[in-house]
Amino acid sequence: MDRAPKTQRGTERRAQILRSAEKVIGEKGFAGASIADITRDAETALGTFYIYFASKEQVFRELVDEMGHLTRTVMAGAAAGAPDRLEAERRGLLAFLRFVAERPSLYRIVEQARFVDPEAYRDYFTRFAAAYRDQLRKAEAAGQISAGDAEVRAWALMGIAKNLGDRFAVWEEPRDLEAVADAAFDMIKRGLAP
Amino acid sequence: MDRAPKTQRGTERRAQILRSAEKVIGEKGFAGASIADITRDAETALGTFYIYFASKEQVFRELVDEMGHLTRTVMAGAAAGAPDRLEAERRGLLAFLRFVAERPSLYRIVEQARFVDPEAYRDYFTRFAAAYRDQLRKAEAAGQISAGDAEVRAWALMGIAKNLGDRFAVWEEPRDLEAVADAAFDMIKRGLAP
DNA sequence: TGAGGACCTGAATAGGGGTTCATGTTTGGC
DNA sequence: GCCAAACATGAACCCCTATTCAGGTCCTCA
Repeated sequence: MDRAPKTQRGTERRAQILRSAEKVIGEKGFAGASIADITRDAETALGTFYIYFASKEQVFRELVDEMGHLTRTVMAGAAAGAPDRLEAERRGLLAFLRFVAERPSLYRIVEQARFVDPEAYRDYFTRFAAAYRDQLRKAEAAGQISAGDAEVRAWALMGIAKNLGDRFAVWEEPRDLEAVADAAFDMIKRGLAP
Repeated sequence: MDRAPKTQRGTERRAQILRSAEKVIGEKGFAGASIADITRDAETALGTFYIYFASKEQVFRELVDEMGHLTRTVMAGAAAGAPDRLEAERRGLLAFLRFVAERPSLYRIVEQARFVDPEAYRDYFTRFAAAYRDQLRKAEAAGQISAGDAEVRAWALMGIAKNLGDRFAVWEEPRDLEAVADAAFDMIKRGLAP
């Protein structure tokens, strides 16, 4: 891309605008956030935005991608040392809730992609679901969980994580995320147990 | 409201515009749908919209409310004859998936409320969750399901329904909804069984 | 049948915001 | 120190659309 920064200064400015975009779009929504809002938050001039990003859509897409990378990293890290799939589920769920609580804006941005960039939204979740499904099939083959439709299960489990994230990590009235994850996992564990 | 129609003709026109709003906002999103798009679809003049609705937000809110009423009706009807909570879960899930497949626009509109009208969105799901939680507590007291955090379980189960609805009822590649509901219910049943 | 309320119309109003660009300013290498 | 490339600026351009309104048409009821 010919808009990539070529100096240290440019790199920092770009990052600064990206962070403000995350914050402002997360708070006010894609449609409600103007470029002026973003550059105001980033304490830079309006036109500077277009030095680093081709359009409002592009910065949005970049944020969705960032959320994808971060979530994959977080989930992989959480599941890394787990002895089996069920324990990986528990750790992954808790890690997801904590991540969402830390970066609510990124979470909200992904949810907006459903309308702003439907293709990106679909790709995002389809990619997760495919990996998830494969994990479940492996676990099933290893006898760690009962037999079942791995595709449906993957989407069901993702739905649990998403909705609990919404309610207990993004909305106010925050609860102890560990307690939430444990309560949900209790149900999941028995639902999947061999 | 002083915009309520007072004749048969007015009632019909209003309903016509409401249906077009559901269709167009569902397809193009709240921000992407213009009043002109809606009235064009309804085959009426632009200004007619404002005879029956005070603003774009108001028609949106009305659609969210409608989805609430319909969903409650559908779920209540589905669970009506169920012998116990688990069977009610299975029937409710299937009924929800079928309803979403029939009225994808209404489903998409509710999801947009997260950004268009956050308060309505919160109220919508909080109301469902409270009722759901109470059902689970009753079932727990009756020994129909195991003990557990009813609040978390309610949100987890709603998450399953939402995400499966998204994937298997709203997106393309439709699958047999009964098979999807059965596969998910198999996990839920064992997750909640006493 | 005709008066008045209900309803319909679409051009005009009013305002917002994405994007561009001409004009500076800063930086890094020589 | 000097210059070319990078970067910064914000007013201006241009398009879009929510909402209004003045001038009609339709329908009911007396």
